[in-house]
Amino acid sequence: MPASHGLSIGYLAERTGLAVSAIRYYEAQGLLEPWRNAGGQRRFHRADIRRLSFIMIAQKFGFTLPEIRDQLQSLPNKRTPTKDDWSRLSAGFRTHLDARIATLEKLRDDLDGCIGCGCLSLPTCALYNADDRAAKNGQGPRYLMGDRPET
Amino acid sequence: MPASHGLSIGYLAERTGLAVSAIRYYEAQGLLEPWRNAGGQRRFHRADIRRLSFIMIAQKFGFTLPEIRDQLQSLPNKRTPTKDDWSRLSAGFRTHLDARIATLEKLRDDLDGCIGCGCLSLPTCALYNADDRAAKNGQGPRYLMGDRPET
DNA sequence: ATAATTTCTAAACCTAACTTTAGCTCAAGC
DNA sequence: GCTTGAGCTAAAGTTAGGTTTAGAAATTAT
Repeated sequence: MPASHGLSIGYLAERTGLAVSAIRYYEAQGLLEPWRNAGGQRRFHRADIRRLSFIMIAQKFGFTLPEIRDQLQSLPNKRTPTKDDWSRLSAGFRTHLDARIATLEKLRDDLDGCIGCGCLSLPTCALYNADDRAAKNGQGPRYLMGDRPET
Repeated sequence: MPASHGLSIGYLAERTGLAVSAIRYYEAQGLLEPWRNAGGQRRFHRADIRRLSFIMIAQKFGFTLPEIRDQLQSLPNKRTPTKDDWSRLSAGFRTHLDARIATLEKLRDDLDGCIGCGCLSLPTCALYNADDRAAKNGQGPRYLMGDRPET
C-alpha cells in the first residue's frame, strides 16, 4: 500500500512491472525526479506511473533513453503526457518506425536483386555500397566478397 | 603487398575496410582460422577476404557473430561460401529480415490503433500486452499508462 | 519491542562487438 | 644494419541499459 503522500519505488515497480533498479537508473538518467521523505526514501507522484509507461512504450519504438528524456522535457512544464500529448508524440513514433521499416525493406530489395545478380563478383552489387560504416569512416569503396574492378 | 604465400592482417584490413583489431576479434570468436608464419604473425588465405565480406553482410542482416559462425561452419568442408552457397544462405537472410519487418509492421499497426482509441486508459490498448518482457518475466498483465481495470 | 521487509548508496558486474593501451617483437626499406 | 612501420599478446576501456552486491538505515508488520 502506498503512503498517503507519495508512492514508494517498490509500488511503482509492482505497477509497471519494471525492476526497482531500473526505476532508480531512469532517475539517474534524468527521466524522473522523485522527492525524498524524511527518512531519505524516494517518493513518486501517481503521474510517474504514466511517465514510466511512456518510457517503456517509447523504448519499444526504438528510442534511446536520452531521446526519451528530451521528449519528456519538450512537454510544456515537463508534464507527463496527456492524451493530447500522446497523439502528438505518437506521430513522432510513427515517423521513427516508418524510417526503420523503410531501411529494412530497402535491404530486403537489395538482397533480392543480389540473389539474382550473382553478387559474388560485382562492384555493382546492391549490397556493395550499402554499408553505413563505409560512409562513416570515409575509407572509400569496399570490394565485398573479395573482388576488385581490375588488379 | 602481400607475401607470396599468405596474406597479412593489414592487407585484409585494407581490402575489407575492417579494423585490424576487428579481424583479430573475429578469429578469437572462431569465425576465421589463420595460420602463423615463422615469426608468429597471422597469415590468411585469399578466400578469407570473402569470408570477412560474408560476415559484414550477415551482420547487416542482424545476425550475431555466433550465428554467423554457425552459418559458416554449416558449409560443407567449412568452405567459404560460393555462389550456390550464397543463394542458399541468402534465403535464410531473407527469412530473418522478413520476420523483423513483420514485427515492426505489427507494432506500427498497433500504434495506429492506439492513436485512435485514446490509449491512455485502456487495458485493451493494442500496446498493452505487446511488451515482450511481460511474457518473459511472467509478471502478469501490465497496466500501461497507469490505469487498472477497477481499483 | 522486535522481526521482517524495503530502501538506501556506491561500486562492481553483465552482454555484444569491438577499440585502446602498453610493452615487445618482427619485417621491410634504404 | 638501422630505423620505421606492422604485428604480437593480454588486459582494460567503451556504449547502452541495466542488474547485482554489500552493508547500513528506514519502514512495516506482529
